Amino acid sequence: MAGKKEEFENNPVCEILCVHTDLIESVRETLIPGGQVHQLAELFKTLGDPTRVRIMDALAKNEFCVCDLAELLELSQSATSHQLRVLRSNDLVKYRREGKMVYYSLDDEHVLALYREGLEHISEGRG
Amino acid sequence: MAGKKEEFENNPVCEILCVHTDLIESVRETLIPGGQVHQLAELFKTLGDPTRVRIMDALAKNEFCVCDLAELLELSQSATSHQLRVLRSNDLVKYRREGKMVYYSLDDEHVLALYREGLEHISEGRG
DNA sequence: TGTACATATGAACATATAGACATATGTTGG
DNA sequence: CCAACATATGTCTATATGTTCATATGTACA
Repeated sequence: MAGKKEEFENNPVCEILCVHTDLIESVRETLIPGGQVHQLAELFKTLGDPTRVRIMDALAKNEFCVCDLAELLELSQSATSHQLRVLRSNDLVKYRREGKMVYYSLDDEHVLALYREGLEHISEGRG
Repeated sequence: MAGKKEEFENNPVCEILCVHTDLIESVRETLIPGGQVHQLAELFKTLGDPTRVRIMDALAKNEFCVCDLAELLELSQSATSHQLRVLRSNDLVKYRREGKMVYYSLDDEHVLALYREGLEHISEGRG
């Protein structure tokens, strides 16, 4: 029952047998580092919530203060602020203070491009 | 204590007072429908997991069978297959069968563009 | 047909998170 | 300083989800 796969190299024991070792080794060098994996996942996860998508959609069209966003999207003030905080932490939106009010907008053109790229994907999926 | 905000229209009672009604009404017409909101959130949410990001990253560089992916990313076969299923359901990857093996790759150029757009965002944030 | 391998799926558990509620912070005007 | 308003934040709970373990499906070959 043992010592059956020794016809390969003395690799660390691996249950899987179909591995294309050379390909794996060469691609392994090009994989993005763990830190970037985490950042990238956080970025997409941030966009991966219906409420935040709606906020992004609104901000893609105009700058808004918190209470306008809440009214427009029929959200509570708390929920709106919480989600804006998440978007802010991930550099998806920026804000400027004007008196008591705080106005939010998309952080830059790049964020807008990312959002629209997503929109295109789901649109073409319909054809 | 009551009937204080009747100087506005007889809108449904709203605790918020700072609303820019005209702006909201005009933007409201342009908001994306609920179905698209859901689809878009699902798309981004799918990309919003470290394991799936790593799979996307690998597939952005080469086609892989399941066990190669598992080996390359040091994941269990089950976890790999589960995540590939999620990616497949959201049209982010496609697959082809060859004998016992199933080879996965990115669904199209558009998916790759979306992934790279995300990469650029986190890269520029470093500057 | 039966065995071995590659992949897929089902169930269960631990963790993460969106929103409600209450409250704190920050700003303006008196 | 105090009151009123706009926004932010802490806590809690219900829900969603990633992984593991066990098992099922599918394919090739003897």
